[in-house]
Amino acid sequence: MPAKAASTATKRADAQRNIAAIVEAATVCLSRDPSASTSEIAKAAGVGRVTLYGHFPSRTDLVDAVFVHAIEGGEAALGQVDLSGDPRAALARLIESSWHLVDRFRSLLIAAQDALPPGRVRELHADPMVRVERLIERGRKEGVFRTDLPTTWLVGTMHSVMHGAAEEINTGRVTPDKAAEYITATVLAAFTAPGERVPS
Amino acid sequence: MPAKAASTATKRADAQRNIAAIVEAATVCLSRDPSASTSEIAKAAGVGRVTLYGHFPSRTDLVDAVFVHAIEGGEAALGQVDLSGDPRAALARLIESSWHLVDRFRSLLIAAQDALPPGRVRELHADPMVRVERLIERGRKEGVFRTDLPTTWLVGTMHSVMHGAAEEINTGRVTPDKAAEYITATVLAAFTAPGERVPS
DNA sequence: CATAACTCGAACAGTGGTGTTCGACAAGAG
DNA sequence: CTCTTGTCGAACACCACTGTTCGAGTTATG
Repeated sequence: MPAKAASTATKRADAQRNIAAIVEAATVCLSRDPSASTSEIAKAAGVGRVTLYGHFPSRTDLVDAVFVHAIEGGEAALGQVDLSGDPRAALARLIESSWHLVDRFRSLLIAAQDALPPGRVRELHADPMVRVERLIERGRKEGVFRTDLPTTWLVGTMHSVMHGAAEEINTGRVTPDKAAEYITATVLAAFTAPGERVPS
Repeated sequence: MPAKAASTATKRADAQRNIAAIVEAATVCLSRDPSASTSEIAKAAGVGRVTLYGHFPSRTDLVDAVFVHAIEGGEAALGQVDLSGDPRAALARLIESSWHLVDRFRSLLIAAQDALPPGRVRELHADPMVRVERLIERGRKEGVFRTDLPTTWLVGTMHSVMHGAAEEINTGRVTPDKAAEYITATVLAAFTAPGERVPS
């Protein structure tokens, strides 16, 4: 069981404050530059590099902790979304919320991908995935989403389109405010079964 | 004008052979590991590291050359594809061919992205992009592709879905032989205008 | 075959990161 | 108030990689 380097138990108050500051600073730094160094992060956290290593055995453990923290925050936000009612409307709502998270944590994901052991990223994505999967399954049962492709593929499609949108924004070809609308329109069409009409 | 390190003019025969071997080996190595070192590549090419640096001033120039070479090959393959007739059928054919290229050169793209100066990758992608763009434009004029989203967005969507498929294969959730079929089904639906029926 | 072009290994300098050690100092907990 | 816990900066060892230099050997080419 990796990470969990910062157990909050029996830690002095200032230590806990520093740990929080480090994780927060790391989130910012790694979002700007996925290969940000420990020096950079420590400086941004207003802390000595030694202190950082005092709390996180290695850079890898730090990145893991940061990623876990981000996922937890995201999960909390996604938990608020109302997934009942018309599956298409629910999906639109879910995309709206997910998109903001993807947009914010995109670079952090890259950092995680080349700092963490293979499979770890996917492992931590499991919970958010399930939420999407369940909604899609329900939509299929109710006959509004296509069933000629695997559910996992549809999940992946939504994922891909969102990350693609982030890329488009980076190059300035799409404005952030239009993104959610485009993604929704694209995914809803992509989820429509052959022979059926694409919803507007 | 960067790269073009290997001008074939007035080069000795064995030098040309070595340059070719290096580019080929680099393609393989960088496809396996986007951060492969020059030592690794030289060894794989059956050549001394010094020789490599004799032909390519820096690692960056080598990566550039490799990427250019790959793009040229891809362009040649894509040039063979028949883009006339029903835009949907033409798109399916184009996807089929593009997909193989994306699948093969996926990791190489990553290598290029973090070794080459920003914008260079996009610059070299311009030609392949135009091909897709023109087909989509034609499809829109003929009323089979949606016009409620920008053309560049649709191009990006196709791109995203293909790269997403590569990812799915890496994790073993999709078999390579099914991929093209899934991509085509997804993209054709995504390109359908609201209110219209998704083609089968 | 003679010469210019090329190759090669080893060794070097430089860079930029990681993780550790040391000793002095500060701050929270009991 | 005391003592454990934590902090800090500087310095260190280490590693992997890039790019260069040297001198001796090899190969195409005219």
